[in-house]
Amino acid sequence: MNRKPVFALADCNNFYVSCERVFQPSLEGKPVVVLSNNDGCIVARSNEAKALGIPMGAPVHQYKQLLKQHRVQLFSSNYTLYGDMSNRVTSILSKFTPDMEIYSVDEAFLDLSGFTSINYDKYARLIRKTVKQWIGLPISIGIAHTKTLAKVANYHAKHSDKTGGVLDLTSPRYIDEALKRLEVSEVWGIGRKQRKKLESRGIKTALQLRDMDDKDIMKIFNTVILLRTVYELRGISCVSLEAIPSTKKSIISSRSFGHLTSSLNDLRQAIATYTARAAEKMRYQGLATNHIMVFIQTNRFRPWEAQYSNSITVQMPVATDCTHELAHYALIGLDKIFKAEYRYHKAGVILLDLIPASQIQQNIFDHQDRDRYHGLMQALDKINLNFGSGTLRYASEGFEKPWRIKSEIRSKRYTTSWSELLEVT
DNA sequence: TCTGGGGTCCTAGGACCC
DNA sequence: TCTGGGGTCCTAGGACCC
Repeated sequence: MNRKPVFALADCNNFYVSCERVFQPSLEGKPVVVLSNNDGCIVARSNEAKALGIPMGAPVHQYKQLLKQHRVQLFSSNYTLYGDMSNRVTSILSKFTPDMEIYSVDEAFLDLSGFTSINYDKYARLIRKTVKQWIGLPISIGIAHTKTLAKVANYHAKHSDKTGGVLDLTSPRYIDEALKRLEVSEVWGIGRKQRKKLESRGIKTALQLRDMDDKDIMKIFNTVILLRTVYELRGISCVSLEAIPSTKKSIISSRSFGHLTSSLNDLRQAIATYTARAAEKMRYQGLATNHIMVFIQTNRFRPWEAQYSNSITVQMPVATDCTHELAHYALIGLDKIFKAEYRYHKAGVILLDLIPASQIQQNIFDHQDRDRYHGLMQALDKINLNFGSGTLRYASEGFEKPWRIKSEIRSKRYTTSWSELLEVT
């Protein structure tokens, strides 16, 4: 007989903000936000900041007054710090289960299916307490027989004080109530468009969605994705745990610029820089590519300016993981789509159709010395790993980088840089 | 002045074949 | 001049996630 699976979703509360608070405990109880790359958007908010009515993704400039008035503490994003804190949390979680899926930087699904003799609620509270004690980060845990229901449980664990940060929905008793108290747009997989469609048909809660007719769902949405979500709400598990992370299919590196530019030289530097970052990520995962896509865009938030956006995919003769080869083809692509009459706001590269570097097909017309390239890339990565990213780089990336964004109020990389350790005086 | 970045999956529709 | 129907493969774009 097949026993029902049991999933626990552990999720760090307001992750980026909580990371900052670990190193500045005086910010506990005060409104704090973390900004996006360009210091342009608000991408994480403490509960106090949420209570002020600041929405996720809000442009900073629209909320300047409110932020100032309530003395909200602002941070530029410090991804090095958050990534390291994330690794520490998952290493603790892995002590509590043999099978775990790291779903995102602040979330993991734990497989508790084999744990037949434990009390899930007590076990989750122990996990929660351990993470708080060892790392200092607050987490919430939801438990259920499907991933989607575990998400529902996690939502209530986080939003209701009564739960104490843990909610177990494995017994059917509270499921209806939990679904009834959840807006349909909060269901995992229901985005803006589907929310509108559902609400226009009177479907406002997760409970109403769960009880919809299968045929109606297919008729309205014409996709199996939503049907799968509904089955999961009914307690039928359709989305399994993926303990082994699948290898990446594409790698993106892109950024908005600090200011608009029409200079081909700026764009060439930017594309060379993004290509170097993407190639570095790719080598780190042991992958290679023979398709690189380049894109450039004007600023869509300035509709009164002439708009242009274009992309091009360049195929290379042989798959490679070598930065200067990739950059060579990326720049050829850029030259083809660049138009001097526009002012550009953003650019990026995407490495597509990734394959293991060990499976590169040779081409008999290829006369490049690939063994030497390989050694060069190894040396480059090693130096940058030991002495800091960007220590050794290609001249094509530029030195002044006038197009680069500012990140002005970043906290220190407390856990990954010897020169930025926390000082206690 | 100022509006993130990095991913995945699914579907529709065109091109092409027999 | 007629203008079928089934199949595959590929790509662009939409929708969603964190």
